[in-house]
Amino acid sequence: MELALSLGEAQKPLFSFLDKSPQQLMVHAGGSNKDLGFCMGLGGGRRSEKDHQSNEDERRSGSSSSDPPVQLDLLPFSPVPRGQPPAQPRFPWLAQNCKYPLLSTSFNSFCIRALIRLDFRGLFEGSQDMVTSEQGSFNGPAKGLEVHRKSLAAEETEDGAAAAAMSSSPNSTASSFQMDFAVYRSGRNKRDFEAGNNEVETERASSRNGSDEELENGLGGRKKLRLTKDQSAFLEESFKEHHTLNPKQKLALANQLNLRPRQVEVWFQNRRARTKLKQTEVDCEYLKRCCENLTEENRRLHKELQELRALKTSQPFYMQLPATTLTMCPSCERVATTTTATATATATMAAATAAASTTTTATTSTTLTLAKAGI
DNA sequence: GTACTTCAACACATTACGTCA
DNA sequence: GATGACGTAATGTGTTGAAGT
Repeated sequence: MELALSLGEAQKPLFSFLDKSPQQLMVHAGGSNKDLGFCMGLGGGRRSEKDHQSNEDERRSGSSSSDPPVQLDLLPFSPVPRGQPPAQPRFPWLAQNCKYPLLSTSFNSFCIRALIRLDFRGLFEGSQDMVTSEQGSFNGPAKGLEVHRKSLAAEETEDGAAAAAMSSSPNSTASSFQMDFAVYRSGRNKRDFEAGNNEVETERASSRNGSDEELENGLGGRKKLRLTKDQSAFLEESFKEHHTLNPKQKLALANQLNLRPRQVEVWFQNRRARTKLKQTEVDCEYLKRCCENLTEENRRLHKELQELRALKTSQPFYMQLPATTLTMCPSCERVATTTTATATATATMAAATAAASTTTTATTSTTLTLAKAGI
């Protein structure tokens, strides 16, 4: 009797994630049957070393396109990044025509404390527009800030030299404001900002992304950009070529598509996530089918075992007939001698039992694995 | 050489917005 | 027009490896 249980080539991973440091689980048939096994693997899911390496290599090659960190010189004595000479204020509107009341007027502790507790994302979406709009001119505050400006208008007139006063008052709350300003700049990821991943200069390269639409959001949430078909198609094409981008590629794509580098980066991150999700679904389907097949096989073998047991009990004398049978081991190709039919039947039954228990174990393992995978 | 810190990039989970039925 | 489902851009957080100290 032959028993074959094949679930794929052992040397070839069953699933795509098996080529990434698989932790294989081998389920062997009972006894010494080494070539009967069910092989499953769970990958760590991290990116491949190759991918990472290539990325790192490109990074090391000095092609870091990360834009220089933006320094928010709200105060004359604000700290300057290491190794950089004290720069010109990057926000000329702060030092010159301080139209912006929140930054130029009295800045009394009340409004500072109130605003610090707000979500500054909307606020600095607006301020970003101010900085990077044409010729760096000041465009004006967002709507929400406009309201604030009006409420402070009277105070502004009374306290015209507020900015100067503020900056000359180191013990004022202005310093804490400065800190919070930095942290929530533009609603961008705090760590991106801290890491200097700033694209303010290219922020408004796309006219679609800036402008009044965004200002209309005021202090509210983020404005979600919908990529055009062409942009998506182009990104898809480059994703087919490589799933990760080095800084140069990112910048080139961003320029080509009139997007911010950060947007390109995010698109690739999300795209990778979608790809992985899809692959996981495929793998789950495959595992489900494996599980079903194993269950069916297990059922069949159990049935066969029962039939053999029934045969044994119904024909006890036949089994005791002396006979010599030559059998060849399929794996080692050695001839073995079995003296009685009983022995043959017993061996057959033992094999069937072992196989049945094997498939039971394999099925159980598969079920456990599927359960772990949340299926 | 080793321990520690910093940085950049990533995965992953989640949120929030735009679109469509 | 309101609403819920869905796709996806954007954000927040934790991890990792390389480089610097």
